[in-house]
Amino acid sequence: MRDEAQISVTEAALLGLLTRGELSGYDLQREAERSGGFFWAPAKSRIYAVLPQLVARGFATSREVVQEHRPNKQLYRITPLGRTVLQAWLEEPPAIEPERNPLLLKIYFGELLEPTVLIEHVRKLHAEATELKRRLEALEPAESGPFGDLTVRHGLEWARAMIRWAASTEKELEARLVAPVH
Amino acid sequence: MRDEAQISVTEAALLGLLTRGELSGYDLQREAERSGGFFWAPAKSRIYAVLPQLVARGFATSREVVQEHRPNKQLYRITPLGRTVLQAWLEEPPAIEPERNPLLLKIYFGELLEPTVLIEHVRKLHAEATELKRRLEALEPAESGPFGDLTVRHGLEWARAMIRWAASTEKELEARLVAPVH
DNA sequence: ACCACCATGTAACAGGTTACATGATTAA
DNA sequence: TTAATCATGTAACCTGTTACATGGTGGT
Repeated sequence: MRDEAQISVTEAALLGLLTRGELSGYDLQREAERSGGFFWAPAKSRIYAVLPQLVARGFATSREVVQEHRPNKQLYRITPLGRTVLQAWLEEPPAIEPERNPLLLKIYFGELLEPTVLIEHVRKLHAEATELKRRLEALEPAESGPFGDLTVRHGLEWARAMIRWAASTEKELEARLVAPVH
Repeated sequence: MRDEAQISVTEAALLGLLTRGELSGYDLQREAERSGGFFWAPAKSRIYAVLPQLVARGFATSREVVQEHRPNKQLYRITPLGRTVLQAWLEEPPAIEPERNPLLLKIYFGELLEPTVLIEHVRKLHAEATELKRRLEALEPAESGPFGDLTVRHGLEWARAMIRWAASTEKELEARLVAPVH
């Protein structure tokens, strides 16, 4: 495995989905949004840009399917070489990136903002975490594949943690509203 | 406030730090790494690229300070216009981006990996979350500024959630190791 | 003798986004 | 008749990274 076998997260994700069958760019986007959408969701223009590169590098093949009442489409299939590079990517220790979180920045500079605006911001996270929790709890266990349940649980832990933090932070900020810190 | 007053997260962070005093690129990087490093940490090359742009757009001014036993430096100061655009950025509802998490992708495609490798991956998150928790707990409350404590608590909630998830996931994967799912 | 700190930057590249463009089919 | 689905792509732009380059000062 040489240097040119390095693949990006997006490429890994596409190759991963392709291990499950022959798919078009359109399929891949739908599938990505459905299943992995919680932790990975590239723009469709990116998908269409990446797919031909995968073919050029020998990680996938494509064939055109002529359709009658639909636009024609390209179906992509993963190659043995594609499986090898995917395997290598999956085995690499995962990069755990520190959160790059604009909300935290806004809070960190909280002294520059009206406290009520700050509370609004926190409430927004609260709402989105609650919504995520709701959606994840609504998923059928089978819907997420054999290992998908583990990723769903990850999302649930995250959502619960954010809800806890938001609730306590809202309270704290409301308290400071009444009795400001000097 | 027109269109050209749009600023990026990095620009907002730099302007935010500049509200606390006149600083050089070097200072800004140190400061960013220390305080905000948990949720925002741009490369120094980015900082040095952004600062002259802030000046060009009228959000900051710079002056050269000639030094004797050190290289000369540029000190940057935020302008009233800079404060205005920063204010506007801070007031915008924060973008809550879905996690883009390579680890979850590796787990999602777990069927393609040796379970032991998967467990290794989870253990890595476990270790990093534990380390983050340790570091955050070691911080003096005053060390993080008037609102920094809220961001520290955010990090702690995150770390605890990840530790919980990792522990349960490791157990689950070890169980599947003994009695694999068909 | 060596390393860390101070201080600023350039060059090459990677990876991603939004908006625009096209156009038929089918269900409400 | 209106909207969603199927289907693929281009163009312009933004944001960011790593590696390289330079060189004096001060502590162990």
